[in-house]
Amino acid sequence: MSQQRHGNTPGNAGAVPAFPDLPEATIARLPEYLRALHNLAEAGSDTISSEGLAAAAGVNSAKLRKDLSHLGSYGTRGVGYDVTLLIDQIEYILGLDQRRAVALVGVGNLGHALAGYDGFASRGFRIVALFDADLDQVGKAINGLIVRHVGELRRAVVDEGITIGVISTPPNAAQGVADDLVAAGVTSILNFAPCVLSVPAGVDVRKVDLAVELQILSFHEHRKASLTALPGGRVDQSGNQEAVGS
Amino acid sequence: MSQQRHGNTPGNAGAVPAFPDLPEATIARLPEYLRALHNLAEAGSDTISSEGLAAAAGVNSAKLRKDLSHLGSYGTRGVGYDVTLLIDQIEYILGLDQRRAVALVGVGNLGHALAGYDGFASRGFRIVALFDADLDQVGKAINGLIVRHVGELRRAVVDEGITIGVISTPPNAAQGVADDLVAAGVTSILNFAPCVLSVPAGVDVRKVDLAVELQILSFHEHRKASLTALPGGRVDQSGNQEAVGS
DNA sequence: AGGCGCTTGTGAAGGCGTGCACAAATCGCG
DNA sequence: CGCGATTTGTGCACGCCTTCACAAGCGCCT
Ligand SMILES: NC(=O)c1ccc[n+]([C@@H]2O[C@H](COP(=O)([O-])OP(=O)(O)OC[C@H]3O[C@@H](n4cnc5c(N)ncnc54)[C@H](O)[C@@H]3O)[C@@H](O)[C@H]2O)c1
Ligand SMILES: NC(=O)c1ccc[n+]([C@@H]2O[C@H](COP(=O)([O-])OP(=O)(O)OC[C@H]3O[C@@H](n4cnc5c(N)ncnc54)[C@H](O)[C@@H]3O)[C@@H](O)[C@H]2O)c1
Repeated sequence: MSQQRHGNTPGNAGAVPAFPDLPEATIARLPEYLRALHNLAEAGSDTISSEGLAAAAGVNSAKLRKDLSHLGSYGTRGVGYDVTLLIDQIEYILGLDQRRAVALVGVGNLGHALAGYDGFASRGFRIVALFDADLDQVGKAINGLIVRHVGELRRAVVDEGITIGVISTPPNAAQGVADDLVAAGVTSILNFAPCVLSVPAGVDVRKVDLAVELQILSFHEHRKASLTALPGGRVDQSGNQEAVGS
Repeated sequence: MSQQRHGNTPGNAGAVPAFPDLPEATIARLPEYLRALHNLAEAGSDTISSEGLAAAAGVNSAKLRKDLSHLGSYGTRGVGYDVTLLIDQIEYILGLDQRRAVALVGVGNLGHALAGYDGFASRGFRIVALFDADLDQVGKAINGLIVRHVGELRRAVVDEGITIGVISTPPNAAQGVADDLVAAGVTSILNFAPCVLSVPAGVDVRKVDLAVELQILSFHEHRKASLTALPGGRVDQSGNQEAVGS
């Protein structure tokens, strides 16, 4: 609770010091820690040990401590980490203290599900604009938002301070949409279309390809099937997996 | 030039073809290569150089060559790779020569979109069964499939040879569903619920958390905002990219 | 046949990430 | 006030992954 000193809290919105140079692998895990911390906070925990938080996030405790150490020293030896303080710190680092405005392009099968998902709001994001090229879709309301035509994209991005764009169009339209988003000023793109996007330097793209995930699982199925002799072998995972203990 | 097993695995005994011991990072890229190869095949290419395929897949050419070298020598120096041969090889390694049966549990907002997606079929998968706990959903037809009650899960998994399960239920139900899937005999799970799953050894779990993807993008937004904007040329996409140069 | 240009396959080097193991720090208690 | 229990923060070693650079191999042209 009462803490000694912490350099740059969200409250300290003055001069941003040198941005901590976090390893990419650490950044990818921070959201998971954050989710676990929110669960703990709801459960009423004030503090949590690295061991406990690591278990909740499904990672090694040493890895977790090293990750958090990159943010600074926010733990107390012999006690653990202050849950709310850590939440604030991670949210600050992730830039979630300001709720980010997101535009979604392609309100089809998948886009519809994304637009109707209320789970983003609690994770720091607001989908503020929906776009589609299909005039039959334009004008429809989803979750209180009106689908607009892609032609209005640029103005909306500027007017509403949108920095993140989500692409859920067919792959052959994705590059064009990406170009439009970038031209409008978007500097981060989450792409659901199974294709490679080309963007200028300074623009970040992340891709989610569900078929790829299934194919990776398929590989492991194939591998497991070719090892019919099962002598109590242990199996590793790549992203997230856990072996049951007791 | 029919497919041949390459036998450089030491201590290999038995008639089962030796399964190559691929690096996990390589496995994660094979699906991307496969997609690029299918595009090339449709475009009429017979052969492709590592440089060309690398560009199509958004990776470094040296990395691609090393990845493919793990499968064996399927390229021809001075020429490149035979597109169809490579497709067959990668599909074999990924276990896609048999179309895998997939069960989807949780036919809500997201599950509905997944069930209605026809893109999985062309990537080696068949969604053969849909399940939900909500009796209002049970009995409905989606894309020609009837939604069944989760109680029928075990029998369906056995009867239809399902090895992969997709979880798109709310997070608080996900662990229970995972337990049911494992009990039924599923050995691979793709989890869309934002929570950590605990499964026995030998079961693979991959997690897709869309909010995490957005949060990672948010971090980079935050980082970019704390630096000076700088111009740059075009860059192509890769797994994890950040395109900022000085 | 021989040479030349092109491309693969790979050895080697460097960087990054992971996990162990332990010193340092803090708390509670007698 | 000191001591033991507990937990953080981190130095270090190791293994994986990436990238470079180049020899070996292949086809084509003369
Ligand atoms: N539905 C899924 O579960 C799923 C799963 C994995 C991947 N994907 C991928 O996600 C993307 C969307 O899938 P979907 O099933 O929603 O497809 P969809 O065809 O249902 O929807 C695509 C939408 O994009 C719109 N669109 C097309 N061109 C556009 C443009 N230039 N600008 C703006 N909007 C445009 C269309 O009007 C349509 O509404 C595809 O690339 C697909 O491969 C979908
Ligand atoms: N919709 C999205 O775009 C989106 C985005 C990111 C993450 N997610 C995650 O995906 C999951 C599903 O999201 P959603 O929006 O489709 O939710 P939803 O509430 O619309 O659908 C959940 C479905 O699961 C069913 N269900 C509940 N308990 C079940 C059980 N024990 N067994 C079988 N079925 C059960 C419900 O009846 C419902 O049909 C959630 O965990 C959500 O956090 C969704």
